[in-house]
Amino acid sequence: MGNTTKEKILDAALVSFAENGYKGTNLRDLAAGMGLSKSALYRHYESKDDIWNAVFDRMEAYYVSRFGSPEKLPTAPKSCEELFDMTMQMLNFTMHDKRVILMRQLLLTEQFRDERARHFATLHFLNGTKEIYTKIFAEMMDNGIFRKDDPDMLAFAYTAPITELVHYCDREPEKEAEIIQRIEAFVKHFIKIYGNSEKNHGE
Amino acid sequence: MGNTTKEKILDAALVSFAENGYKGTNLRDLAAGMGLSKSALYRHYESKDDIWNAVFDRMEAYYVSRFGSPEKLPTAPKSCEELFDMTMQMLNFTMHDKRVILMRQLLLTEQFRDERARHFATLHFLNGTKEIYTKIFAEMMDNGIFRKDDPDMLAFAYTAPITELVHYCDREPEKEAEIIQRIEAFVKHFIKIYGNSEKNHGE
DNA sequence: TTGACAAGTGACCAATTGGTCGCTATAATG
DNA sequence: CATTATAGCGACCAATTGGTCACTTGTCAA
Repeated sequence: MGNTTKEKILDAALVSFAENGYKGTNLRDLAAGMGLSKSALYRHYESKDDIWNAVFDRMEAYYVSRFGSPEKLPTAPKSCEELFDMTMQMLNFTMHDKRVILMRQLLLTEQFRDERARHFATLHFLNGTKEIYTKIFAEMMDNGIFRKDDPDMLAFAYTAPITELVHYCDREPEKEAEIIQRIEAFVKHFIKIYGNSEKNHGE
Repeated sequence: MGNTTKEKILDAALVSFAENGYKGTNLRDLAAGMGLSKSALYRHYESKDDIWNAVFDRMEAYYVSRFGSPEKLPTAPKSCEELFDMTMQMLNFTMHDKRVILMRQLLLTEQFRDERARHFATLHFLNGTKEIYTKIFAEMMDNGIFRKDDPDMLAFAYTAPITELVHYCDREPEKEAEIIQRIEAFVKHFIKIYGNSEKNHGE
């Protein structure tokens, strides 16, 4: 990703922090992995902690750049089919973008040891994702595509199970095919329950 | 919990592994915390790894003793109110039993670094919990209390969001009151959707 | 009483690890 | 061309940590 050494260090550090944890990350190996000596790191960062914070800053900036402002969010689908497609498309990104995968891994494994990780985990896993769909569902209800209900509750009921399966896939990536099927089945079931069959040609 | 030194070591080790991770766990401090010297640990276990495995063995045994056999499972509720009560009661245990909390924390933070943690996490967070409710919902459908649907799908749609909120509570226990409210609201909403209003006196 | 054994202690060891320092080489700058 | 800032290196340091060992103490059985 990054081209400067400073950026490359963050790339490598994200991988190592995610895979080995903060304590398990070894600056010698980290540097050696990119053909550097450990002391070279100290030209760019003050300490291990400094690298950790820089990784986090970059992570948060990345998150904001993708989901931060309302303009970045997808426009509400015009039909239930579009909702399905949109969901699977967002999921495809979420499940395969190396950086996002590592972010999740890092947040999960360090959430109890680092304050920033703790708060970011709640944002990323729970509230952030939910809010996106709250707006989408609210609009779809206004448009009569979705059954009238509490959009916030539906968004939660929709995103939480998907998030669980994404975590499952992070943990056991060899089961990806099966997991995607389960997500598709869940989304279809959800749409069958909450989609307005009058506007769509019934199930 | 345990009274023998061997058991006490496991109690302390579970706490330390959960809070500090495997790498972050220090045998000196672990021993000192229980008024022992580090070398005393080696009278009971061969190595740090040996302690880790013993903690895990005990965790799995504990899990099996609670959820392992069908007889241990709750009998299906006779009404939607009973389902609500049963769920909140199980939740009360899950959210407050110190050992179970530490187990979750351990599984979450070590799932990518240890094979046993990986598999046990999937069982504990996903399939195990879901299977319990699959049986319950199937029976409730047979009894006409619940709308006919795929019990496995409903169990997943029911347990996954609750599990997410339990994780949230592990992470930010100071928000427990709010989280319990959210769970109650979710369960009530779920019942409103899937409960059979003919058998119950409608909403 | 004696001998065996279980449980515990503190000193010690070797490996690892975050961090510092002085030195070098390259490239930009006056 | 001389100078200076930048980026890199390897040696070194002190602290930490898993693990070993010789030794002590108390208990129980023969």
